[in-house]
Order: sequence, then structure tokens, then C-alpha cells
Amino acid sequence: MVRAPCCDKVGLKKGPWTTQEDQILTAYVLQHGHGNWRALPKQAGLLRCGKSCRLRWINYLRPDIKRGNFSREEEDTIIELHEKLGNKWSAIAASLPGRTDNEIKNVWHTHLKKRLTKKLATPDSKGHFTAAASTCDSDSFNSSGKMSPQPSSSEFSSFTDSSTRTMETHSTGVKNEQMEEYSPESFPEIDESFWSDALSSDNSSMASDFPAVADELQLQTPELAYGQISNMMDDGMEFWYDVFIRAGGLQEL
DNA sequence: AATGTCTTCAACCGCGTCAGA
DNA sequence: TTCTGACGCGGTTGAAGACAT
Repeated sequence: MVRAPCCDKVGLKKGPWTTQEDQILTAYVLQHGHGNWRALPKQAGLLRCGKSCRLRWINYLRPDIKRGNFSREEEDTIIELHEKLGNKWSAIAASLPGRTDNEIKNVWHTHLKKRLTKKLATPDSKGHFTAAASTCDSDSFNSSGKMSPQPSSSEFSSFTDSSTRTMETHSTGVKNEQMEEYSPESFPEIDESFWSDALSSDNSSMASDFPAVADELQLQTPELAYGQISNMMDDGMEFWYDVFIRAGGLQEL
């Protein structure tokens, strides 16, 4: 017996997410939470499978995502935990705040596994194979032993700026009636600096109080409190305010 | 400049697990 | 106890970029 598809896929969009879709999903989750992923796309007005929405939120949009290169300490942690746990990516991710299982899985397959293989395969001066023998990152070499076209990651390896590709993807965004009065350039980008910027510096004292604020305002989550406050604080967040108002969730601040 | 090869990583797919009816 | 639906996990894919030829 074949398992039914996770959702009715007729007419549902697949592939890279656009800026507009990101913003709709973010606004919806911040305002309503994600009680039911399967029902969420319909309620939010997204032509996506619930599974796809969940993945996008968890791996890219949620506020506590830490973006950018993995530090040497993080890489060491991954290697150490992988030794103990194997391919339990979610368990490994639990020990690395802000990192997702998908991200860790990718960095393992693209960098760490190769590095370990190289180390184990490289004999020391006495001809012994040792994990500490190689100081040269295997990522600098391709399978034929030539230098890789990619930059060496021997210092801090891993990710290039994924926002580059994402930005390009965003430029082909689908027009949405709710959004069309905004030019794409006017959208505050949800990139690697978005949440960290928002939750640091000027807003830091407020950010630490979001749980209390959420409680005070009888909101579902600290993130929702953040959403409201940031709308008030930052002119650049006018778009979000408008989204919330249009969604009928916030009649007044 | 054109083409080929390799690498990266976001996103998809299928399956296992679990909670609720 | 069984069934069903939703969630979460891990493996895999494929588009796009970077660099070599």
C-alpha cells in the first residue's frame, strides 16, 4: 500500500522560495504561531505544502537561526558528536544553538567528512596514519588531488554567503495582491543579519524582555511581541506593520 | 568567450514515530 | 488495540555558482 502524499499537491508551488513567500510565512508564524503546519499554507495564503513551509521556517526564517561560517569550535563539536551519535543530525543540532540539522548535515558531507578522510589517509613523517597528521584542509583538494577551485576553508570553513543566491531568487518573486504596492527593493530583507540586527544593539534591552512583553500583551510568543515592538521602533519595519494590520491581527498598537 | 567539471546547499521525498480518536 | 493524520528525521537531488580548460 502506497502512502498518500503529505498533502494535495495539485497546484502547489515547489522550488526556491521568493521574498514575498518568505514574508508571508514569517508574518503569519509571528502572528499566529504554527499550530498546524498542514493547515498553515491555506490559512496564510501560500501555495505551498505544509511540509515545505515547516522546512523553510525551521531552516531559514526562524529568528534564532545563526547564519554564516561555522567556527572551528562548532566544527569540532560536530565531529565529536558525530563520533558518538552517528548521523543523528537533529541530536547534533541540539548541541549547536542556532544551527539546523540540515545545515549540519550539509557541512558534514561537504567539509568535515572529507577533512577527516584526508587526515586519516595522510601518513605522518614516520609513515603512521594519524588524525592529527594533516594540517592541510582536504577541502582544498578535489578527488584527483588537485587544488579545488573553492577557497580553502582551513581557518574557518564551510559556508559561502547563501544570501547571494537567495537574493537572486527573490528577484523573480511572484506578484501578490497584498504586496504589489511595494517594490521588491522596499522589502526589509530577511537575510543573515536581519534577526541578529533586530535583536541586538538598540533593541537589546527590549529583546531580553520579549517573554515578559508577550505575557503582558497576552500574545502567543515572545517573537510576536518582538514583531509588534520592532514595528513601532523601526521605520524600516513599516512593511511588517502593514502586513499585520492587513491580516487583521493587530488593530492597534 | 565558450564549455566542462566540481562544489555547495536549499529543498524535496519517503519513511518512522507518536498522539489522539 | 487499531487506525489515521501530522510531524520530524535523514537521505537524496538538482540548480546555480566558481573555477579550469
